[in-house]
Parts: sequence; C-alpha cells; structure tokens
Amino acid sequence: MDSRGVRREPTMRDVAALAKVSTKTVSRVINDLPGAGPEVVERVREAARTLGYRPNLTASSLRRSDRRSATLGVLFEDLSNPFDAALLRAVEDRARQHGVLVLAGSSEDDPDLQRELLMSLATRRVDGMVVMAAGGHQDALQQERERGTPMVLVDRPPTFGGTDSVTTTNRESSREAVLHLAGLGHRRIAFLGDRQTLWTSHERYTGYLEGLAHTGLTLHGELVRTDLHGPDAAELATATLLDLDEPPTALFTAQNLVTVGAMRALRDRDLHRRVALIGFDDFPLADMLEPGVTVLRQDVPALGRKAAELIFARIDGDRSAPTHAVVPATLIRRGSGEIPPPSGQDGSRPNALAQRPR
Amino acid sequence: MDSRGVRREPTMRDVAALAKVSTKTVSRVINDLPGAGPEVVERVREAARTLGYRPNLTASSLRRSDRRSATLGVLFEDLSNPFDAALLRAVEDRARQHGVLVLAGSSEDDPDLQRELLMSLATRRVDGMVVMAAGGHQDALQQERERGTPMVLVDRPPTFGGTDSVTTTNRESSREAVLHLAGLGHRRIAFLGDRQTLWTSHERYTGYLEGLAHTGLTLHGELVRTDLHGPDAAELATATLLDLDEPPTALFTAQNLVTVGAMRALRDRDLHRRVALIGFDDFPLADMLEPGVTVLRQDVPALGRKAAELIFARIDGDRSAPTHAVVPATLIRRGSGEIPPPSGQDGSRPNALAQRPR
DNA sequence: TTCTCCTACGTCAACGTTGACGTAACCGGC
DNA sequence: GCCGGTTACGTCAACGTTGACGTAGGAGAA
Repeated sequence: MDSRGVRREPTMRDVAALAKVSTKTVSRVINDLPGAGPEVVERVREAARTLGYRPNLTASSLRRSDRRSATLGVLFEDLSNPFDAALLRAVEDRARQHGVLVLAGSSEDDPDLQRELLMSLATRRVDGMVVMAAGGHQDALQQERERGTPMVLVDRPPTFGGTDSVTTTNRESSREAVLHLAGLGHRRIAFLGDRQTLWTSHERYTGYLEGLAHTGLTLHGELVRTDLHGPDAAELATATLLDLDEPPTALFTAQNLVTVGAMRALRDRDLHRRVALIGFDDFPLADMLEPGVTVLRQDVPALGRKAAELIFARIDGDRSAPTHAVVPATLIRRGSGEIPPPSGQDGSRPNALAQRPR
Repeated sequence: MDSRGVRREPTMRDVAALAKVSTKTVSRVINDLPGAGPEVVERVREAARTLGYRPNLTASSLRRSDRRSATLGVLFEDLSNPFDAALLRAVEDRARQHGVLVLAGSSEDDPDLQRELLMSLATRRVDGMVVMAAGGHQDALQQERERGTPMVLVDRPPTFGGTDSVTTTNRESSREAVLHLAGLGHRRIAFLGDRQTLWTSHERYTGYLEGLAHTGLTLHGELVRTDLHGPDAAELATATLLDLDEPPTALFTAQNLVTVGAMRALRDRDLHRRVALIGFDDFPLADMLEPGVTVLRQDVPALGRKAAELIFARIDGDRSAPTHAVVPATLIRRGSGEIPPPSGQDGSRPNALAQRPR
C-alpha cells in the first residue's frame, strides 16, 4: 500500500532495492539474459518472489526495440456466432503457442464500427490483426494495411492488394452441391442466400449459377431469393417458393441461419421428407433431425490455423508475396440432400450414410 | 520510413514539430483538455491528420495517474463453446460502451493453464478480469484477487471470499425440472451430469436431489450417472440406463452435450417419444427436433451484462460488499419434458406449446 | 609485469506520454 | 499605472523498462 492506501504493483526498482542490485541486473535476471552471476540471480529471484513482482509488459514493449506487445487483434463479425467463435478459438490456440494473447471484437458487419475497433486495436499497438472484413468499402482496412500493420483477412478476401487471406471453397462447393442435386434428377433447384453485399454470399450464388450451367439447367429467376438476413426472412422466402405453381424440388441454402429458416418452412408444410435440401455450413444436431441435413462443412479449425500461421509469419518479418489460402469444404450426406425429385423413377429415400456434425 | 526503411508510427513529437507547438499542447488537443486556443487546436488537428498520428495507449497508460489500460481480461473455459461465446459477446458489448477492449482466453478448465493466462493478463495490466473459474483449487484466482485486481466470477462462484460472482439458478431450476417431471407422474427420473468437480454440475445434482425429496420420491442410485464428459460418454451412459430391468421413464440431463448424447441413445432405441427428457441449457434447433426438447434456458446475455456491470463498478472504485448475483433460468416446454410415464392414464403426447430457442 | 580479453555488474538515457508547475501576455478594476 | 486573476501556452520530470555503453576486477598470455 502507498500513502493513500492504494496497493501499488512492485516494480523492478523495488526488486532491485531488496536484492541490492541495479534495476538493469533485475531486468537481466527476469529476461534470462546472460551477465548475472548465479548467486545474484538467486537473490533477485528471491526478492521478486517475496515482493510478488510481475513484469510490466506495457512498459517493456514501449522500451524494447522490437516494440512487440505480444497481442493479436481479432475482428470478427459476431463473436457469439458459432462460426466466429470456433475461428477465434483456433486462432487463440495458435497465438498461445507464440505467447501471444488475443484482443477480440465484434464488428457486426458495420464498416463504421469496424473502423472504430480497428482504431482501438491500433492505439494498443497490437502486433497484427486477423479480420473478417465487414461488407461495403474496406477503406479503413486498406489504410491500416498501408501503414504496415500485419493483417490477414479471413472468410472474405480483401478488395485491395498486398494482403493475405484465408477463405473457403465457397464457389466450388456450392457448385458441387448443385451438381449433387442435379445428379439425383432435380431440375428446379432454388437458391436462398444472405445479403449479396457479403462476398461469401455472392460467391456461393456464383457457384450455384456455375452448377446450373454445368448441367445445362436453366436459371429460373423466381427460384432465387437473396438478401435473406436471419431465419425469419428465410422462412418467409421459402414459404413463398413452396407456394409457387411450379415449386422447387430442391433447395440450396447458402448460409446457416437461412438453412434453419428453410427447414422451418418445410416442416410447417410437412415437406421436409419430400423436398431436397443442402445447406452451406454445418451445425450441431444436423444429424439428429429427420431427415439428417446434408451440408457443406467448412473446416473452421483449419481456417483459423492457417490465418494464425500467416499472421505470425508476417509479424516475424515475412516479406514474400501475399498468400490467398483456400480451405476446402466437404459435402456431408445425411439424407436431406439425397431426396430425389417426385418425378424420379425411385421415390424412396436413398440409404444415405448419416454423418454426425463436427 | 526511417533510415532502415521501417515505417515508424508518428508520435506526439512529430505532430508537435509540424504544428510548431510543444508536445504538451498536442497532448491537450488530443485529449480534448482545456488550455489550447482555437487556432492552435486546428493547427494540431491538421498536423495529426496529415501525419496519420494515432495516440499510443501503451505509453499513455504507463504515464497516466489512473493507470487504466482500457482493457478487460476475460478467461472462459472454451471460447468455441456457444455458451462461452454468447457470454463473451455480452461482456464485450458492455465493455465497448465503456471504451474498453477485451483480452480473451480459454482456460480449458485446467488450473495450470488458467494460472498461466492469468499471469499473461496481469503482465498486460488489464483493468479487471471476468473469469469462469477452472475446476479444482482456485489459488491463483485468490492470489490475484488479493493483490487487488478487480475480478468477477461468472457461471461458478468463488471458493474464497471478497469476490463478486454471477451464476444461474442451477439448483432451483434443476429442482423445478424434477418437480415438473414428477408432476406428470414420473417416479423413475434419471440424472445424467458432467464432472462433479464442476460447481454447476454439483449444484444441478443437488437440485435434482431436492426435487426428489420435495415429492417424496426415493433416490435410485443406479439412475444417477455423473462425470459424463462429452456426448459420447453420455450416450453410453444413457444406453446402459435404458437397458436396466426397470429403466427410467424420464431423464434429466444436466448439461448441454449430455443432453445431445442422451438424445442420440433415445433415438437409437426409438424411445425419444416414450421417455421424457429435460435438459439444462438451451441449444439451437431444440424446437425442430421431434419431439421438441424441453430445456432450462439460461439467460446468457443477462449473465454477461451483470458480470460486466459488476466489474466496471469495481474498476470505477466501488468498495461495497461483494455481490453474488443469480440470474434465473426458465423452463421451456417443447414436448420432450411433457411425455407422461407409460403407466399414466393418458399415454398420448400432451399438446405442448412448442417454443423456439433463443 | 603489462597488456588484452572476458565476466559481471552499473550508469544513463530513452521509449511516448502526461502531471506538476512555471510564465508571459492580457484582462478588468481601481 | 499597478494589482490580482485568468488564459494559453511551455518546461521538466517521471511512469517501468531496456539498449548502449562504461568499468572494475580477475584470468590468461606475452
């Protein structure tokens, strides 16, 4: 306690005084640097222990030449979203191996909030940033990058150059889903997607179009519903699709919450065993539903690991050309994506291998 | 760029030189303090803008008298767990309102790892910590607390004194679940829980016992299965329960993943419409299963809000007696918990109000 | 012996910022 | 014209730490 009764953290000076050495020697002992004799080392260690000394990384990183704060900034859309949470965890694990802690924030897909959080990270002098870019302009990100801050974009690539990114096979896997459905004989395959300002949504839509084109199917505009934000919008959109004169016989839902909404609509009309469904991104219990939900599963831990790997390479001075890593997603057949169209010669449910999520 | 080609962040000195004022005046302008004339303010702002100056919070917090780092430490069990993620998000939102960023880590319920992370947070001089205590001894937490670090425990209370906590009505709600089942006529209600070293698991078990006692039911030891870590262990345990000569007619699963495991076992035996089930903690799609899963839903955002509220009060100097806030959980009836016992006069499924999760 | 080299320390200043305090200029009042 | 007060700055040192550099003493070689 000091004179005002406020407990003060002991400093190197306190340790030095108790051990009867200079602060520099304490610094050497604390950082395991050579230039301190064995008995002095022991004396300093003992003093630090009795005082409960803990180094002040803030002061240290201010003074050090490398200026490292041993802190990584992570800016995702919404940390309570399971995808973001799993990604954060994967990055955190790798960061821990580097002795680095993670400063995390949710940008809520709002460029202004993202800019604000970016500034918060910058004033704290993080060593690097892993960012899920908010939709719209990426000016703030680009400016930060141009200042030289190491940065890796995840889930969505940069709209500017010179920056690493890690994404999933959004387009390729979406195309695969459509080919899978077409292979079962489906001709009217609907697309339901999130906001088109999101790069991933757009990519998945492009994959859908490619899938149709590859199989010679024609695009029916009325079977495409985009900008569905959240399950309720998706449920409504699915309902109107099912009420068409010629309703779709299969649905490709390009986002997690959209899949949930579509499932609700199918269930309401008791069509969940008759209309095929493939969703992008896996979710817990997808195998417990009836039928199990066929999905494209992203390898979230791999995404996070790769992002962490890239950012730490940059932090460690890697100056090579930017990398755009792509992590493959996998089609998990659980039943809902294996429902054939009603006009098919075989109306029974195929004997699909049910796979559990995760 | 400096002489070595490394871009250096501009400092107050650079801004001061360009604006032809002292660094102190720059400080005043940046912090909106009085004592700077309007034209000087404009000149400094302009200089800061052209140089792209951003204050160094590290240096600032080192020098300031309040020593605030505007950073909050958050130590949860596993940030990829939806419960933890939702909690983090709630804390983060409140922190943002205070201009505070969140330094997050997963302790994996390992006291040693927790101690290590605690040290990491301490060396970074966070303003306070929100901690989900790892099982086992809480020595490290207690020591940190005794040093004066503001701390709030969430989900699990401290085993030592003088520290705020926020928990759910684990015991009361578990009792309520048992009473609900007993009210339907169930006499053989099984308990399946996570590791008993976890305070929450133990509390929920106690609530189960209280529920039995309140209704005059006898405890059947063979119907209690604890220390089930993960869905697989829970599935196995449930299976052996169902194979008993006198199997339970109702299950109370005291943790999320245990609920999932139990559901799998029930489904394997096609008993999910015949054996009642109530789970602790809600999960997505619980209403989409057949039958919908009756759960005790924790109010996670409220938990997080309360924890943040408490920690910021302490950081702001609140010296009042420690608070132990308890946030009520709610029984959500979706069907699985309303299945009557087979011997009941009415074997049909009650017309339960299905409620959606979240 | 003297010179060189090494080891084990110490001294000093600086990282970027702000609290404490100094001071010149100007204001109004008498 | 002088005084007290206010405003708008500036100067200096310090926060806790470490890089650069200095030095005393001992070992070893010539």
